[in-house]
Amino acid sequence: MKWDTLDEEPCSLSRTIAVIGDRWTLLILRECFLRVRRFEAFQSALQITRHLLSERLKKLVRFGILRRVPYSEAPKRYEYILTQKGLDLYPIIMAMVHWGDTHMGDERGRPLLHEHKTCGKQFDPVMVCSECGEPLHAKQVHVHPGPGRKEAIG
Amino acid sequence: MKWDTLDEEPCSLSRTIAVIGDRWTLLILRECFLRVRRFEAFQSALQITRHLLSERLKKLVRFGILRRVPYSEAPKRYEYILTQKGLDLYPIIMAMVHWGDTHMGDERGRPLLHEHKTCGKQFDPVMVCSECGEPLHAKQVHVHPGPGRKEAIG
DNA sequence: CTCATAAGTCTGAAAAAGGAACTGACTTGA
DNA sequence: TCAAGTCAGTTCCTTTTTCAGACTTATGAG
Repeated sequence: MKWDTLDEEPCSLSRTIAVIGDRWTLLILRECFLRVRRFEAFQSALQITRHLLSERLKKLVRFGILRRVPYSEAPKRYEYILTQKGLDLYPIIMAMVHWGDTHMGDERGRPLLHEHKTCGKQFDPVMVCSECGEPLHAKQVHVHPGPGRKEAIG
Repeated sequence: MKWDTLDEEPCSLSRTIAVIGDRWTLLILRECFLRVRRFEAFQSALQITRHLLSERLKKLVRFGILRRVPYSEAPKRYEYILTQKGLDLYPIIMAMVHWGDTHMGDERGRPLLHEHKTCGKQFDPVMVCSECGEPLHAKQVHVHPGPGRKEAIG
């Protein structure tokens, strides 16, 4: 597998994997959604080596997930902020959190609860069909080739 | 980071990452949802080395995502079938596909289209709040510690 | 007997990750 | 003004994973 051109595959899942398909990147994104923005903060939260953190942040900036914004001129210092493209990863993260809550939980209960500010309630994320609004299940979905070629789930 | 105990972290995202947080595993799951079930079929579809495929399938079986079911007694041959726990990963895969469609597309258009058998229409997956049914956005969600401890997105 | 198929295992080389010290441009406090 | 601290990285070396491809075991077909 040529991982360096995975983002050009005719499969949307491969293209997504090219960007967020590794453990450190996902953990970095978790911190981003928890409003962590600075190099030192990521490093101490995750205990990732500085080398890898530096490389992963560059990659996320290159793919337009994060913006590198100066917050101090002298000395030059930057922080990393989610772009809209990055914010749009939220459903992926939430789907993963929800699966973990459901299938990997232990007797201690959920680590975090989520409150929807809009309605004020504690909620779970549910994936529904954009057309009929019903919850989606794998077996109710039929795939067929789109204009960007056939094969693969997406 | 001790990746081997990631599934015991007090964070549902970490626990999910422990299971599906690598590129090959996600691609193997893609094939599972496309109804691929046998060792040789995975291998030729993905061009993954047999060694890694073997290891990843074992891991998915160990975590209860796949079941190893005999389909021939002599010689003994097995196929790998998604369990309910595995089928429940569908929203994660679909969320990734949808993000790829939206943000990593090219001029050729989508590689695959999805039809919801229930309503008969071509659809996109949408993540909504289980309580009010409104689409979820990162900024409308407030997290607070649950019984299984604080910190981390989930 | 020989070839083909399926599901793996083994091995040596290449790539990625890990650990820890180092750099450079400041700021703060004594 | 001198030492110590902060922040955002970079460099270097070791250990672990991954990769590519050959080998194995069991069996059926011709």
